[in-house]
Amino acid sequence: MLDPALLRAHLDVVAERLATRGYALDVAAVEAIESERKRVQTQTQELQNLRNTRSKAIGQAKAKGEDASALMAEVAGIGDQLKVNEQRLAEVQEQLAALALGIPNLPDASVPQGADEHGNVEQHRWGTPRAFDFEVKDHVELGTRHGWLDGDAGAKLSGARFTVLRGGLARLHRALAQFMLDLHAGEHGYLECNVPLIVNPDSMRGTGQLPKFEEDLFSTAVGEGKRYLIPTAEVPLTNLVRDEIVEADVLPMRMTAHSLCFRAEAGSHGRDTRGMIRQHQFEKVELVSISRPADSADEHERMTRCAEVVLEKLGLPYRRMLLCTGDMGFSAAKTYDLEVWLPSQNTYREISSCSNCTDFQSRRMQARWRNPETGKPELVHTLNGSGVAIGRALIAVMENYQNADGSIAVPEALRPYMGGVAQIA
RNA sequence: GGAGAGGUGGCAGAGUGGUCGAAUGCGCCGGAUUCGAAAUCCGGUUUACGGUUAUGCCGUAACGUGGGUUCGAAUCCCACCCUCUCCGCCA
Repeated sequence: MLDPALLRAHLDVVAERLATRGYALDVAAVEAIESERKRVQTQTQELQNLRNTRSKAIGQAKAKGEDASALMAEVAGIGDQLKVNEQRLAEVQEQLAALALGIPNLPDASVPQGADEHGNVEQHRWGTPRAFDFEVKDHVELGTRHGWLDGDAGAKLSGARFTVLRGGLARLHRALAQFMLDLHAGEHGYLECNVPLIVNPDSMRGTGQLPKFEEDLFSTAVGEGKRYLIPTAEVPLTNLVRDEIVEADVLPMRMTAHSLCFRAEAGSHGRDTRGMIRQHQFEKVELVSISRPADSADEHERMTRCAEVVLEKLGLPYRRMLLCTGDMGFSAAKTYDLEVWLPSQNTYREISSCSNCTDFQSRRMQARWRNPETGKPELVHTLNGSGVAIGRALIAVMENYQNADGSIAVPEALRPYMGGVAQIA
């Protein structure tokens, strides 16, 4: 959510900046509803004030044993008028909130303008794509060996966009998760967490999935009210500070979690249908950082580096992209994507996304820290990044480490997690 | 799922219809005392929103959440959520 004060005072500037990311803000609608809010709220508060002072006078009169009937007649009509006003005020504020919750974050000044992914800017590359002296297979083909990767089984059990992993490949998948978690918790200073995969609507609203993107989520109706399967561990990790005021000395709060992620992939029909690139259920090691506002830009660089180290230790060539205004997610002010080299596609594909959400999520969540300089609670900044997607890392390892016979070499970094084996065959 | 107890400020904990945003204690901040400290004493110490002649002032709201009764609700009524104890079930 954007700062309502900013929205009020500099509506035109806000609209202009939102336009760069392809969002058309209805300025007239905001102005109309805002002036109505102001009128109704002021009037309501005056009525409340009147009622309060009169009621207090009645109490005082009665305490002294005086007759209060004249005073009581005076307040008689206020209740009904107040009820009408309060109802109207609730309506207007609801409209305003609905509008505010649907507005994306403002892009950071350092973000290049662009309409879509073609406007993204490459920052740097690491590693050299391997030269193969045989015809490379893609991960689907490699996965047919020993039934390692079985899309048909996934379809039978659950439907499209589910897969079953078996044997050495299933173990390699597990090894990747353990490796990443150990790296971030052990060397990068993130606190290892294990979090719920099902969360309530408040949590989804806090990180920005609701109310706008409900169709992307799986939900459950078991128990009281609707709850949602998390699309990323960013949701539970970030919401840990929802409605909290944390002390300055706990910042930055760096947290990591390995989790399952569930995405309906609505609107992605026909994209990446082959193999396990785009699944309804996948795993990811997530990085979340809660920081002081002044530190969030540095923290963003650091977090992205932590994700890059994963790929470097795995020996996977990648490049870092700075996303342009038109390609960023709803909550992000600035995003780096890491793209890993996939030999079968002869291109780089997204494997990590690291975003600085500034105060956009924290305002929704009322997540604050106590600033020692002012002594007051102020909004924190929230950041999240994949460190990295495990399914896609598995694909990248399969394709980049494949041998001519279809066996797959195990990257050095993963061997301790594979009982020392050097390849899966 | 059943029975019981309970949810009040950073924490503990009073308050069963009126001057209660809320006693008291602890903690924290400032000051006095002291060579310094402890002890003691004095003062201060929630948040959100709105208005404003803005490092201030005024108003409104908030005692788990949402409704209701009332001129007036932390207090009475209803529903729900959560926590704890015991039982059941379960990994």
